[in-house]
Amino acid sequence: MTSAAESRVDRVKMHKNDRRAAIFDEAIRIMGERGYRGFSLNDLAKRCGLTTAGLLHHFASKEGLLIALLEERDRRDQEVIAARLGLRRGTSLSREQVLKVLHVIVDNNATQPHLVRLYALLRTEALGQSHPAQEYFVNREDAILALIGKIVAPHVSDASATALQIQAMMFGLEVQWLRADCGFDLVSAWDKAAEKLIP
Amino acid sequence: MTSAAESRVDRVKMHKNDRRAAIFDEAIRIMGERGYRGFSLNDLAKRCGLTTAGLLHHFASKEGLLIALLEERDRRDQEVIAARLGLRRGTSLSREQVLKVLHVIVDNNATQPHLVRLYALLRTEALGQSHPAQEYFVNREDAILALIGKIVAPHVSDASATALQIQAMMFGLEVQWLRADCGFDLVSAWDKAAEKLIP
Amino acid sequence: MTSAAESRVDRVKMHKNDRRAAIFDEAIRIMGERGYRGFSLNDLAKRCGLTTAGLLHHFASKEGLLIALLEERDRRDQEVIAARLGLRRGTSLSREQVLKVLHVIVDNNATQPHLVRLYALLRTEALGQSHPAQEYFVNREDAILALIGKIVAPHVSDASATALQIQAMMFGLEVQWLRADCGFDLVSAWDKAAEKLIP
Amino acid sequence: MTSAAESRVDRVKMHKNDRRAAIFDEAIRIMGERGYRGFSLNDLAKRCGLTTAGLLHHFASKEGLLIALLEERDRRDQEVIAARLGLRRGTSLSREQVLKVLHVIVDNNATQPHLVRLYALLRTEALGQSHPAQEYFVNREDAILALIGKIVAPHVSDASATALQIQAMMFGLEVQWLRADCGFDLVSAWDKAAEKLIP
DNA sequence: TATGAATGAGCTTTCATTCAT
DNA sequence: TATGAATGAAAGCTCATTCAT
Repeated sequence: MTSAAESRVDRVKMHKNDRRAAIFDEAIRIMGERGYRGFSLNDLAKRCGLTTAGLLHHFASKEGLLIALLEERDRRDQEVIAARLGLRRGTSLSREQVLKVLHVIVDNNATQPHLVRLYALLRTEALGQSHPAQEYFVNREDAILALIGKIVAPHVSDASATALQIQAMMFGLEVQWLRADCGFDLVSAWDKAAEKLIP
Repeated sequence: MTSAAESRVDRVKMHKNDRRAAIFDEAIRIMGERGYRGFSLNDLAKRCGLTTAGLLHHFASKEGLLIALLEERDRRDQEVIAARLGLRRGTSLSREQVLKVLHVIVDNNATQPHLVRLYALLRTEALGQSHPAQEYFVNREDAILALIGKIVAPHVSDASATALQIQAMMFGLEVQWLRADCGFDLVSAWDKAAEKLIP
Repeated sequence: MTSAAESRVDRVKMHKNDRRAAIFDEAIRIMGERGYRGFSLNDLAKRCGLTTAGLLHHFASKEGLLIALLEERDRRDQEVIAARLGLRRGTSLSREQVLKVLHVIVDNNATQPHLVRLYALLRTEALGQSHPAQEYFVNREDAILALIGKIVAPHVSDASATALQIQAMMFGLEVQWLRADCGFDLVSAWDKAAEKLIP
Repeated sequence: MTSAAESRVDRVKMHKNDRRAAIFDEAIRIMGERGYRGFSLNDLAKRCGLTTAGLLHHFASKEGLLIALLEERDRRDQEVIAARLGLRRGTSLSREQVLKVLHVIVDNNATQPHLVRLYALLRTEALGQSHPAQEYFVNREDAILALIGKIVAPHVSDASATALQIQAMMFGLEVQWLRADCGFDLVSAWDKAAEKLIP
């Protein structure tokens, strides 16, 4: 009886973008904890305060949600990073500038462990061919690798090897940082490593 | 498998340990592709040529299978590595010996991408608290980190930082190697990096 | 259609009756392919270029749409057939006139396979008691049966048996014609059969 | 509380073939009433006294169940009919024998309205290309048509036209018989019609 | 050492419908 | 005349697991 009375219209109607943002927020948390496969639309919906069907009104499918989430994040992150360093395209960077760029990236990550966790999980999950984000990550990582290689080229003898090392170290440190529950200073750990990689 | 499939296969009765080994083999492949969460006992059973119930006769539960698999692998890997370097405990190692140890580890990994893939996946999945292998990996990685720290201590100024870098780099390179579908030489990539990390 | 699809189409505002007609057209196609139960308002809406809610603005419910569609068709078909034969009510028809009437009906059907398909499907679906058009078809077929009986009575010994045969044959041939993808001449097939049924 | 106590092990375990037969029985009833699309595994399971999952243990999917059911029925029906007429293959039949064959078929159908209803529904549903039994029915009806054509050839001028008429009439009468809730004698209605079609 | 029948809980997705705008 | 957000119910199917044989 009570439950019948209770269940009546709390039905909050939000506007498209607010709702999407709210959903993304929760999705990052859940998928960051359990990965794409371990995460369920039911859970997400519940945590967002709507039905599964309500959720699927905004994203056509679980896969669609994932892709939308990644694209949205990419857009935002690029803005942020571009803003934090007045990055002129075309010009080649000094060693200090290169270190600065990498520092900013890591520093930015250090402020959002949720996201770092999500990306760490997805990136590894997406190694498998059956994963819906496989292509996304292949492209993304290749692009990053190429970019690092370019800005690092003037300062090291083997640019592509160094680029690989940088990317590996960044990812490796982040994972360890997450496992340590953010128990050490990611940024300074990175800075120390960077000095070795780009001497 | 539903009886509807009606695939009247060989249905061999194997001896306990052979069966377990066969199951581990397939499990490594499947979990290495889809992670612990994305992997199903049904799939595994099918690929092993027995029923799900038959499978659960050998391992009490999905989680039990995972743990057993990890322990088994650990035992084997320690043997192998211990064998490949005449490692006297207690003595401190020269820089060359340290590099040799790490080289052997990576070299060993390079011969079994399936396993590397499995560990990469599980390690990242297990970042989440709800994962059954979380504890296992926390212990394992801490132990490794401590060990590396110890053998590296005589040769660098900040041993624990270097240990962290080594572990990060190893993992990072492995992941990239997997994503590149083993398309570059993991071992020499590692050797180059190691030179920088332990100067 | 989920907003995720984002197909910013023309979104035309049509006038009530045009819209209804357009909806009927598509509905006939879809229901003719998948039956009442296999057809969904979502599909229909998408194909009509409006939302499901928009669709339900014109017809209160799925069932309502079905009934409206059938009534509308009935009205139109009666007009057409009445027009094609100067049918004076009351007078009894000669054998040739009877054959002519039936011929015209079949001939008319042969020009609109979509509709024939729809009716074939619905008529059979509506055999089940739970079907919303059950009553409609019971009445309709009884009326037709009676009518055929009446006009055929002067020319055969057992009018009601012949009426049954005529109706059965018409329906049976239509179904076969549809299955053959209109691959034979329905009208001449009918004419041949009619000669046998009304000797 | 009570319901928790109630729900405990009534779990009846049946043997494969008994269970399959029981499932087929109920499936024929439900699908004969609501068609393939209108019928749900949940309903079926409930009526069979098991869970949906339990049901899917015997048939891999809804579609699989349908196909299995049709094949099973075909096998049984062919046995029955072959038994009821000592049909020697190869010999050509006299007109009376032909009428006998058709009579036996209809007579057999008249004893199992459930099945007739099921086939009527499916056959019409399967006109649409998206139906899982489409192929099945195309083959089946073509085979029957050819067979009728062959046995009828010695006795009529246009064998293939007559075959078409026979099949059309049979189906048409059956549908009308079902709509009349078996309210007239199908067999004698057929016999009367047959006399006209094979004069 | 294995199978075969069955389950309960959960999954993603679809559907018809409501209501405020 | 239509949309956009949201729902409750149900769908088909998968999963890990149990139990008797």
